[in-house]
Amino acid sequence: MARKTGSHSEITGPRIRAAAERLFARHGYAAVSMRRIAAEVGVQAGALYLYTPDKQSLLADLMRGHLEELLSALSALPPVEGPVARLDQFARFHIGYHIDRPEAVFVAYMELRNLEPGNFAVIEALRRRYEDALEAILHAGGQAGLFSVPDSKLATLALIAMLTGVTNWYREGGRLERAEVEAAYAAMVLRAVGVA
Amino acid sequence: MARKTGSHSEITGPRIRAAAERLFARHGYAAVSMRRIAAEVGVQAGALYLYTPDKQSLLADLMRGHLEELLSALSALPPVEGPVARLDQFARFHIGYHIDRPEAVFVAYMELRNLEPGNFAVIEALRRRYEDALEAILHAGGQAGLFSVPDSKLATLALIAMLTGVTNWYREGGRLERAEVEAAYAAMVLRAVGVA
DNA sequence: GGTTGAACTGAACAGGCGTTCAGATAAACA
DNA sequence: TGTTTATCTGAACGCCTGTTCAGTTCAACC
Repeated sequence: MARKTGSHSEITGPRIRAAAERLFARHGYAAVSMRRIAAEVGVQAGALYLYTPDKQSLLADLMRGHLEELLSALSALPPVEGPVARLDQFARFHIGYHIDRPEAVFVAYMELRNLEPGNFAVIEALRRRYEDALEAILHAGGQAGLFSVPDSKLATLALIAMLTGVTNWYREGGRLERAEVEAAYAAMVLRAVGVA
Repeated sequence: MARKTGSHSEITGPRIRAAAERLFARHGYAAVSMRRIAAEVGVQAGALYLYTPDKQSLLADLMRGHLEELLSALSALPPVEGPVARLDQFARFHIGYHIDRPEAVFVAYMELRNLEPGNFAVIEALRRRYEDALEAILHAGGQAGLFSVPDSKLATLALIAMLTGVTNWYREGGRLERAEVEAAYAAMVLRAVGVA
């Protein structure tokens, strides 16, 4: 038996990526077998290879896709005036975006060490572009005397680590509302760089 | 051939733990085989089982050991007066301690999902004790009107994420001195909670 | 109604996995 | 010097791994 009624490439492909993302996030890339991903989709392991050349590419494509969407969403933000407003906007954007995609974020931040060198370079470059966007805001605020940031690179990494940490504890329907979380983090970010 | 000259349990045991910690940090628990750990120590895989009942216990013991040392070092800090000084001390302690043990920290924060439920509960409880120490400081500072912390639990997790992130980029002999890094992070932590 | 071809199965491949254990080795003790 | 024993080897266990591929199925087209 093969090809059940109504099963198509346009359905199976995304389902494979979704299952892989969920399982990689939950158990880690190395701990998840191709057979387990296939079972989650309701397919035999061999069928996965119609959609990805190998397991490594499946991981790399997930991470690249996530980071490209992240960068695209960041650059689609409405323009705001001044470093303070831009930093506030960045913080709220980061929290909101990451809250909605905890599994994609988890994979993108935890599985770097499982990427082969070539893939690692690509992913790392995308990550760097995102960090640079924040660093540019911090640098501008520092130059304008609005922020107190002795080392903008260190501050960038510290703030991103703080913001990304939200995925470690936030759960939908939990004690705090989404907007409260965004506001709380944004406030801490602004104060951390010396905005009273 | 067995038992090379001068090889003893007191030497091999720690070497196994050190090799496992290094390899787990570098490649992840699931991606590291017992044979690879053994090869790193210069021993056959079977010999590892004289020192650990199984691979899972090796991981759990590493994590438990790290967290117990961390808590013990924290409680050995000299007492200081007031929430501001205590928070400054905590931030500097956390940075310094984590900078010196990047691999132990990496394992303790990244391999939680590879712990069996029983081990997970133990490790999570230790982690919670550490977080509670910070939250107590934040709460005291908030009550005294020294800190502006609307939600002390959120602030705790945000600050720990920020501080722990130092292990992602700091390298000995890099651009910044240890003391500079400690000071920069401590300053950001204090400002983040509203200390001018 | 017959043919095509995309989608999928199921079995197989070589190799690695965690773990066990009988036996070998050499340091320590009598 | 002979015996004991902690330490380690090397082979084996059953199972799982990523990947390949000949063959099967069925929706879509002629």
